[in-house]
Amino acid sequence: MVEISSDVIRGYNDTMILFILLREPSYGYEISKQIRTISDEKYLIKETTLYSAFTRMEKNGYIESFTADQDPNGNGKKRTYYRITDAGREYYREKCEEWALTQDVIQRFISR
Amino acid sequence: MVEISSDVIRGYNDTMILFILLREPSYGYEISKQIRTISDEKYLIKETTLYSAFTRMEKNGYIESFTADQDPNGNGKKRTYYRITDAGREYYREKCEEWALTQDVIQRFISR
DNA sequence: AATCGTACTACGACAGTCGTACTATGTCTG
DNA sequence: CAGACATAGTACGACTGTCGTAGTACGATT
Repeated sequence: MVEISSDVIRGYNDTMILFILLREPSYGYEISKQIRTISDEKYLIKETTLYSAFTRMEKNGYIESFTADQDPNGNGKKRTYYRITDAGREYYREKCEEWALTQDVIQRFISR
Repeated sequence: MVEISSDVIRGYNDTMILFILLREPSYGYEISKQIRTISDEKYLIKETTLYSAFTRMEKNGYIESFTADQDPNGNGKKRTYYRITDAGREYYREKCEEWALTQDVIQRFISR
């Protein structure tokens, strides 16, 4: 079984999170489940990686947090949601371009 | 100008080096030039990254070093050459498989 | 009563990469 | 003939994204 190494993915966890947030604001647990689903169970982001990505990206201005009720009927329990900013959208676009280049380059060193 | 970030490439410098060494033994400066050429000048490996990769990979048994004359006429000047080992070839194959998987997964989070 | 799912936070370790700097020799150029 | 440039490295510490471990809290399920 081949596993995705943390070295490769490094820097692209942010991209995955932003991809989810492009559609609508979301929160940790939900984002984690979506990444698992979208990747066909091939990639599970670690909790610590996820939450430290939130902190970093909010500091960098790529996302904004706000709290909202877990239950729409509002029983007091809150969750921290994140929404992507314009800077985040721009950063995401750059990462997509970078990915195209990187993919192209690394591919030249891969034999199958 | 989009640049390849060190985060993405992380872990794949080793793969590039091994790819070069699959053909024949080589040494630092030459490998560095080949990586630049093969990547169409799109990627330049840093000297420190290159040489620390040698140290690490030799420790892991993926490559072996030996010294040889710079000049075939042997004027005394020596260079450190590296040759790939069987373990190195196996590691390279694994990285290629890993790359296929990683590429597939990340691609799902990229829009263009 | 205990387990599981949800929803986090804290903290320190790890490791590949990078920046900076330094050494040394040979060759090319003005 | 001096200075720049190419070759061929070594040394060392900083950076940072990721990971391992651990702990908290609450509701629902069994």
